[in-house]
Formats: sequence, C-alpha cells, structure tokens
Amino acid sequence: MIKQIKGVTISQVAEAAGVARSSVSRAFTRPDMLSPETVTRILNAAKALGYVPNHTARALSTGRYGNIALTVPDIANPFFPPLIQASQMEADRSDFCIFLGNGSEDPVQEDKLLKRFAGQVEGFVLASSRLSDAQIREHASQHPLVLINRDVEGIARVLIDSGTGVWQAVEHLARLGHRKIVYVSGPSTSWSNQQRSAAVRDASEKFNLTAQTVATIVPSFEAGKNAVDAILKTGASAAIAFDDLTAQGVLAGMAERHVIVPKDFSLIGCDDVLGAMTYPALTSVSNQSSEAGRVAVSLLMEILQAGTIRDVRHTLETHLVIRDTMTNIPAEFALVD
Amino acid sequence: MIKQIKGVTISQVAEAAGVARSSVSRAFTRPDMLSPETVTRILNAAKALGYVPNHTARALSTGRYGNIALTVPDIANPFFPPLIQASQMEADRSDFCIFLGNGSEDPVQEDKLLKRFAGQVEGFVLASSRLSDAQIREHASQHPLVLINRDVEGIARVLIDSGTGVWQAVEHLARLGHRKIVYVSGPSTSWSNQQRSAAVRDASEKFNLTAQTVATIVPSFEAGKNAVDAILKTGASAAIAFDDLTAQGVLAGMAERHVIVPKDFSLIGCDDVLGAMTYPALTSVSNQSSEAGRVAVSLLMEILQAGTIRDVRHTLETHLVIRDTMTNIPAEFALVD
DNA sequence: CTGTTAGCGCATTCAG
DNA sequence: CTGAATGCGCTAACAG
Repeated sequence: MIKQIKGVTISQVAEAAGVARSSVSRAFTRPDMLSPETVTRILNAAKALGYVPNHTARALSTGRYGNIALTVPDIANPFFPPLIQASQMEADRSDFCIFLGNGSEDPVQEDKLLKRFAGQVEGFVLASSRLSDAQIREHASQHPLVLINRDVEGIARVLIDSGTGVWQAVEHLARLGHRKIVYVSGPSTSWSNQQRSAAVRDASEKFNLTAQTVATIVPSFEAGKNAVDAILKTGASAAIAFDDLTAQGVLAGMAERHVIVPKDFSLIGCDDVLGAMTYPALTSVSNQSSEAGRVAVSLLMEILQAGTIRDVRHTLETHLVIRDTMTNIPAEFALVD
Repeated sequence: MIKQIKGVTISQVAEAAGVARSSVSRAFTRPDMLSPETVTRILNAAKALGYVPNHTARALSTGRYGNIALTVPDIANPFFPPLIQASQMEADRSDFCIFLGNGSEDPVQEDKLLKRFAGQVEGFVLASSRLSDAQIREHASQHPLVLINRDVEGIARVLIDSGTGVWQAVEHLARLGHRKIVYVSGPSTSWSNQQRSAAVRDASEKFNLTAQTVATIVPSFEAGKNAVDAILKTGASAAIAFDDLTAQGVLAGMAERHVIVPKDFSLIGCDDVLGAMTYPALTSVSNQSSEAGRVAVSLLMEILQAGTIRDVRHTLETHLVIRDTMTNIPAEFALVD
C-alpha cells in the first residue's frame, strides 16, 4: 500500500494538541461542543502541522460526499461554460465540489461517466442529456438528479423556454414588415429545437407570415454557412437560426455571397452566447444558461437537504436581445394588422 | 447518520455468494487470484444485488483516489474548454475522474479550491494559475502537480510557446511588405503576454520593422474595440493582438470606422480559438491548448505511476494559421532583404 | 486458491 | 465538556 503523500491526520493533531482524536474532529465539525480554549488550541496545532480534513474519510463515515456531478454534452459549445461556471458558484455556496463530465454528444460515454461518478457524489445535474428517458429514470432512481433542458415527467428539471423569446423574434420581424422567414433548425431530437421550431411556427401563423425550415443536423458554424444557399433560395427576407453558432455561420456565408446583413437580409440567433462579438452585432434570443445552472444546483441542494425527490418543473423565460442584424423592409410589403 | 441511499456492500455480496468479503473484493480487483468459477459466482451475485464498488471506501483504503483536479482561471474564456475536454479524455484513458475548479481569475478562490480538492484527488493540473510561485510550490510539496503555461523551476510544466508562432506572424507581415506594426498587448503579468511581446520585439528587430505597443489591461472583445483608435493613430499597417478575443474586438472596431480588413489594415490574433468563425476569417497563431491539456494530464499520470516528482519542462510550439485578414502593401514600401 | 485480521481517517455513540 | 470505543466499505498482508 503506497501512499502518494501521507497527509497529516487527525491523530497527529490530537497528539500535538494533547487531546483525543474525537476532540480534533469536533473542533472542525462541532466547535460548539468544546470549550473555546481547547478549540483554539486544536486549531493552532492543526494549522502548525498543515492539517486539512480528509474529505474522503469523512464521506465514508457520514455518507455525505460533499460532491455533485455535472455532465454536459459538449463543453466546447459556448452555451455550457456559463452554465458550468454558475453551477460551480452555487455549489460552492454549500461547500460542494463538482465533478465535470463531458459526454461528447455520446449517450454511451455519458452513461459511463455517471456510473463512474456514482459512489462519490450525492447527486447529479445533467445538462441537455443525450440519454434516453429510460436511462435517466434508471439513474434518478439511484440518486437525486436534476435535469436541465430535458423534460422527463417526475424528475426535477429546469427548462429554458426559448419559446417566449423566439415568439418575440417573430413578432419583431413581422413589425419590421417581413412576410417570409426561414427557421434554420438544429438537431431534431433536441428539446430546445422542438421548442424553437414550434414557436416559429405558431408565431408565424399568429402574425400572418410564412415560415419555412432549412434543416441542419448538427448545430455549428459550418452548418450555418452551408445552409446559406438553401436559405436564399427560399426567397425569405429574414432567418432565425437554432443557435448563435449557426447564425454566425449564416452571417459569414452571407458575407461571402455579398449579401449585406442587415441591409439585404435580417438574421436572428438563439442563446445569445456571442454577445456583441460579431459584426454586425447579432440580434439573439437570450438563453439564461447560467441561471439554469444556478437553479439546477440550488434545486439539487434542496433535494439533498430535504432527502425527498420532488417533481419540480422550473421554467426560465427568454427574451429577444435586439442588436444590429435586422432591418425593416419596404412599406409595400409591410404587415397589415 | 443519514445515508442518502444505502448502496449494497461487499458484505452482502459475500453472504449471497457464500464467500468471504475479501474474495468479493478480489473478484473485482484481482480476478486472476481466484478460481474462475468462484469469480463468476461472485460476479453473478453482485449483479443480482446491483452491487457497485464504492470508490470512496476503496480510496480510503488504498490511498488511490482515481481523481485529479484541474483548475482554470476562467472557464468562459474560449482558450480553456478545449483544454478541459482534452484533459478529460486523457484522464479517462487511465479511468480517472476530474474535479474542475474555476478560479474566477482570483488567487484566493483558486487557493481555496485546491484546499477543498486536496484529500480526494491524487494530483493537480493548474492551467494558467494565478497563484504566486510560493503558493504553487507549497501545493506542489503536498501533492503531485503539473502546471500549464506557468514556468516554475522544479515543477513539472507544459508551456505553450507562442513565441515561435508570433515570430512567424511578424516574418509573414514583413514579407507582405509591412514596415510598421503594432502589438496589442494583454495582461502584463501573464506569462503568455510576456512571450508574445518579446517575440514581436525580437522578430521586428530581425526583420527590420518598427513595432509599437498598444496596451490593454484585460484581454477581451471590448478591450480590442477600444484600442482601435490608438492603433490607427500609430500609422501602422498591421496589428498582432494578444489573443483572438481582442483581435475580434479590433476587427469590429475597424469595421465601425469603415477601415476594411484586410484591404486597409492587416490583423493577426493569437490562440486560434475562433477558427474561421469571423468574417473575414481571422489569421491567428495556433495555440495547441488541447494538446497542452492532454500532455499535462499524461505527465501527471506518469508522475503518479512512478511515484516521483520529475522536473519536466515540456514546451509546445505554435505556428501561424493563415486566413483572410492579411494583405500585402504596395511595392514601394516593400521590405528589402 | 481462499478466509481471517487489521487498518485507511474520520464521525459518532456512550461513558465519564 | 472530553476521552474511549466502534464502524463506514474496502483492500492488503498474513496465514492456511
């Protein structure tokens, strides 16, 4: 049994402070049970020796690991870093650590990660999980689990309802006089894509414009760029893209074809992860991804504390962030309402 | 003592299979020490009960946690996600899990995270650590530790030498006929910035062009945009920016002022995190961040296995990735060499 | 090949 | 208020 580095233990502190091991333990977990002076004596001895409580040993004894796991399908997708960051900050408030898992858009990998994490975490947060409902239910039956952007009945979940923001986007386009728009879709199995697609359809109907769909398989810059010909062929005057990455691709593709945005064509993204970092600055539907991470972890903490699984369904509204990629079109085409 | 979920233990499996606990343990860790038939008997019993080895308990006994910690100063900085992803893939090869820590650009927070991770990880990888050399040494004395983009004598480190790529950038500009360039600097304390700044200076001297510096405090899109006036005032015909984010800001600022890149002005970024996602596509110095993550973890694994701390200094070369933001300037200004 | 024994570091009864 | 004893789940000698 080779220890990498033998950390200083509770026993050494106990000896140094001339007390029992249990007192050292209490000094860190229940200082109120000890006389103030012995507490300080122990704490001093601990600091002198550089003692740090061993979380693993504590976990074994208490059954509380102080860790949670967070999985995302693709950390390189700019949607997730803010979510991860916010999750960590929230976890930190309860002194929890986060295991991060990158599912690589692969259900098998994601499942493997969860199994590997089990036994050292108290609960899971799965963001945009690629697992099947059945798999999710299976894991949820073993540990407290909160979903982000995945709607499984009976399991705590926080959903970013892009519908509200997309509706606003369509409405705004209608007011600007557009009559024919296209939705550049994302993965058909994605919950978010279904939301957005439906919102485009419903709002278009309501505001009396026609909406077509140009499909992409994977949301990416390349996919957006490749979709441009199809988009232009529809004769639409504006497009709403599944996400900002795709929109950025569309933007580049348009520029290559000397179609000036917004003069010749209007464009709206989703997720608002690019901020004003494009030129022209991309109008987009805000996504609240960090809020989603925060809420999810906070929910998980509640569940852990209460010890009961709650069937919560927390939805986060979105809204349109207007920047520079839209323009109105000639009055003769304007919407009559 | 409330267990969240009482997992099935080795003892229950032992009883079910009619063997000793140690045999169950061996069935999972050293099956070769048992007769094939008892192994299958145990494995069957285990599966029937849904037994999963408890990693925490195992860690306590062996001192091998099977986890490592990775800290980054800001996960939202596009430099890091690829690094994190590659680190995870490499860790996964050795069946290690990763604790992710986001230092929030704050040494205090970073230090706190490391202390919190200690006791459940076997080693650390610190990417672009904001800690002082002394603090790093302190932690390195307690646990195996590998640095990324931080050069501390005696501690294993992998360094992305942007010097080579920046040198190429300057050389390329010189060949295109530029005589006067500007370096849009990053944080003065950053190791990377020092590398890049020095490379611009040295290469400029070598290729006989004059280089000025326009300083920004924090590398960001905004900073780049705000630097544009100062850049133009220098009368330079090209700029090299500290990173792609800054370069993208410069690009947007130029566009706003109707300075056409690359026709009127040439621009080069660093890190190459934007790919071809700008328009025009940004020429940049590749950064190899994922390779850095991979190598760092692999190094850490080596150290863990060997049980000895090695003073490795692994440097990764960079190179110029030429895209569309550069142009040559009139022959009368061309470099004579 | 397999059972017995003894901890890993800590929290927590139970006695003082 | 504090010390002694017990066990968390598992691995690792040490015997057979």
